[in-house]
Amino acid sequence: MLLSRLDVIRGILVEGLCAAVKDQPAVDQELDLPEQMKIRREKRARLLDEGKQPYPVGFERSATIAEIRARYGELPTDTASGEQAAVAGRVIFIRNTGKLAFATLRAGDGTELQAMLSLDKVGAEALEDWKRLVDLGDHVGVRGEVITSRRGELSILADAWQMTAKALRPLPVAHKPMGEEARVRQRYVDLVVRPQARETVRTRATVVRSLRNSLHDLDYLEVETPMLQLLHGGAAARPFVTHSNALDTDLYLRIAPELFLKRCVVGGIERVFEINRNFRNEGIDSSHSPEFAMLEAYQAYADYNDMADLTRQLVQDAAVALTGTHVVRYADGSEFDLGGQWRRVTLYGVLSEALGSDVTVETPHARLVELAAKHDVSVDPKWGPGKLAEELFEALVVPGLVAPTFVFDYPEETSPLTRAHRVTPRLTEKWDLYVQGFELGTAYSELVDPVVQRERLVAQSLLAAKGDPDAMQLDEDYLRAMEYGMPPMGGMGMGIDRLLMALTGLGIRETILFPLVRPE
RNA sequence: GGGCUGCUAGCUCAAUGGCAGAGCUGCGGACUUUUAAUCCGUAGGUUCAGGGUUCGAGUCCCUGGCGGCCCA
Repeated sequence: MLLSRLDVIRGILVEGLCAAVKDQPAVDQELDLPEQMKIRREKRARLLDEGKQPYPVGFERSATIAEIRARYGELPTDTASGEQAAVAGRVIFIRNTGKLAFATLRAGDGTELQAMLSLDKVGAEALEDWKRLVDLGDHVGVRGEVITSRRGELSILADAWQMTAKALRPLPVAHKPMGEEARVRQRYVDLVVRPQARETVRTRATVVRSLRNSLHDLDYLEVETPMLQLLHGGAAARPFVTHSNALDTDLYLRIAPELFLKRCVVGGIERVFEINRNFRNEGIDSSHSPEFAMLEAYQAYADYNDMADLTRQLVQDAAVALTGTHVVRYADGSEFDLGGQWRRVTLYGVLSEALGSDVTVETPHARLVELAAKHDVSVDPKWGPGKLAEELFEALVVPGLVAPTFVFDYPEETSPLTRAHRVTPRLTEKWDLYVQGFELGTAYSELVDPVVQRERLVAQSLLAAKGDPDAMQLDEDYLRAMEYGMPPMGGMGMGIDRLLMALTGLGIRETILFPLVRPE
């Protein structure tokens, strides 16, 4: 009874306190922290009490760990180099003995160097401070002589050390993999702990740089076009909607840069590309992210055959940038050969093979429905024959397309921005590139006739009016641009995240540094 | 959208419906050549949340939350 009354009083006090300190948190929450976090906070406080900085403004380094390793990699076992150095890194591994302490420091580039603190070199006080105040995960700076230990480990034998940033949270156990969710939600920790995570960041940068270099070498100009758009178009996808207060109008996050890049070509930028983010308000799973990086490139006086050559070269150049050859290696150790010419098939050709029955763009809707039923592919009655053929293709053929394969010539019905096929009516000059069973890229001989384009877009906008959220809106300004004369051109698009997947075998959530996750 | 499955200590994971545990991490101690150091001692829990069944629930049932896998 008494207890509960005390609890009530305490509750009132706590409530009052909370209200009072709402704007200055942290301090009063310490009671609830796990032991290890409390201890680290205490060490931070102890540093301050002793007049030392837990977060000094800097640390004068004489060399990076990588430089020390490069210079003294060959230093024989148990040797003093004579060189004094000052290095900094994160403590990732610590071994303290009575009068000699070891720690492994890791720099941001992943290079590591052992620090040694011996009683006779660094002194009793500094050694005691080290053992008392340094935890796994802390950033420290160490000054001393570059030596090798008796076991041959390149080390810095400290004359002095200094905390450069005290870590208040313990690192996860380095030798057990973090759960996938923790890796994605706290990528910064993943990067600290897992070399592969850091490697993936570098790999991605290498690939993107390679794409830019290849395109620059081919005289393509890089541009940046709007992310915020008044109308949504350039692809069939559901957009995110946002709002401009200044214009008091809704805006769309772009689903594709296509229509703006083509405006560039109208204006005379005959080879143009953009590498940037697109946003699609659709499913989120291991192969789909709502925001994804995309390369699109357009070239005047090229067609979809030229774009196939370009795409293959871009991918092969990226492979060379990574491995020096056209063969890439996946994390599971398997190799994947992207070299040589790539298989080129037609949509209706491979579909006919898979169905065991000839189909063309002229095959009636009812016949396709019949074939779908025969092959256990469920269909939506709203789909036209073109869409139906594509769905059958995706279900029956795509999973088997492991080696890079260009699939040519799609039905007009599903490709409103594509030029009509030069030979076969009702087909368009479009290919999709498949690798490892997923779509890596696409290209068209672009539709440049403004009259035909208007008909197609009007049809799309009618679909949109009927409630198809994927359908494009009628973009009058784009049509106006076309009416000034759009040269014949080829255009291609390739997902950067997908390209990384193809080159590394990783899941999309590993190729994206900070993928969107549900709020915790 | 459907099916399956997971959520337990800072991290990775155990625990027939019957005392909630291990390894690493942490803390205290020993150790001047360690490499996931070793040795001795020790602490650490709202078992995702809420409800139900039961003498008794981490475990069984229901609802919800957050993941993962498979399918559409």
